[in-house]
Amino acid sequence: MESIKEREELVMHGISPSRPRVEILNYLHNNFTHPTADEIFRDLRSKVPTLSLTTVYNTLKLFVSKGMCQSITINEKQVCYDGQTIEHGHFLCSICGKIYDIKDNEEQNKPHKDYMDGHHITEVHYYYKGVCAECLSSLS
Amino acid sequence: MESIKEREELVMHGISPSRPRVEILNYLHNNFTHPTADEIFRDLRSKVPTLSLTTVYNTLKLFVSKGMCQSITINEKQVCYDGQTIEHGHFLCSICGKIYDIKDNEEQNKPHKDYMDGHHITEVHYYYKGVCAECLSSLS
DNA sequence: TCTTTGCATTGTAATCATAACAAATAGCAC
DNA sequence: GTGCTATTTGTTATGATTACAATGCAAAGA
Repeated sequence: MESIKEREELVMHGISPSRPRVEILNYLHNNFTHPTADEIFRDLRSKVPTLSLTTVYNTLKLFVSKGMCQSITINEKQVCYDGQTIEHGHFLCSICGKIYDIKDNEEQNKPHKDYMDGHHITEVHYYYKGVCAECLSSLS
Repeated sequence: MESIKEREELVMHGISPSRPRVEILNYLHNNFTHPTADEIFRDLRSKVPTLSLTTVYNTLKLFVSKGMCQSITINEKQVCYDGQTIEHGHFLCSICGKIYDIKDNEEQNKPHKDYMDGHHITEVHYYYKGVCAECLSSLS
């Protein structure tokens, strides 16, 4: 795992590619589990023993401000992060708590507009709640 | 303000209409500002001096569980509440922080389905971020 | 190679929303 | 009025996130 791609992306966004930043970005690119800051911290500690939770928070905030990842606020408890920046929906299972990406092929299902009720819209978020396929099958 | 309507609604949902419950439900029915628990608490204290913040939290959680109001998790800091239970979107202004209701007349803009990717969907949420009409006009 | 300089990282302590809990209270049946 | 149960309350705990000050590090120049 050379993380060349991550180094390049950081530099392209005007961020110096320090070890923690490269590792966190790399983590986001390889994990689609919508992790919390704490999960990222715990998973990376073995690889980067000097890492601190504060750095994870700072780095994620930096990434969000540069548009390199997005924060997800479905969960009332913690903020989750998503390395995928392309607009897409999420699904939160109310039983297992997992968050899934929703690949909604039907474009007309997505709300999208520049202006609505006179407000200027820059971000569109949508998500669903319910019971995921996995939990459904284990219920029967 | 007799709050007869609120008493009836509470009873209909199998909840005994105590003073704090009636007042909080009444507040939600008359304020469309998407208040936090703390805002409700501060606003009602003058009217109900014995009210405690814990009661506000407990009551809101009870209302949500009965489908009498919904919680909104746009804001990363606090949960907001909305007395309108009909499905509708929200708009968060990134300048003033206000949350607006979105009356999206174009039905096809709303994502709606029972199943997607094998998951059973029970709730649909969507919201927008940007700059509200009011802040837009004060910018020029 | 040795400093200097500025940014990055770290650990700790603070903050703040929310929940847990136990004690006090109120409403109702008898 | 007494007792019972649900409700409310105040206090305390929890847990995510941030503030802050100190340390570390890497590039640039002497």
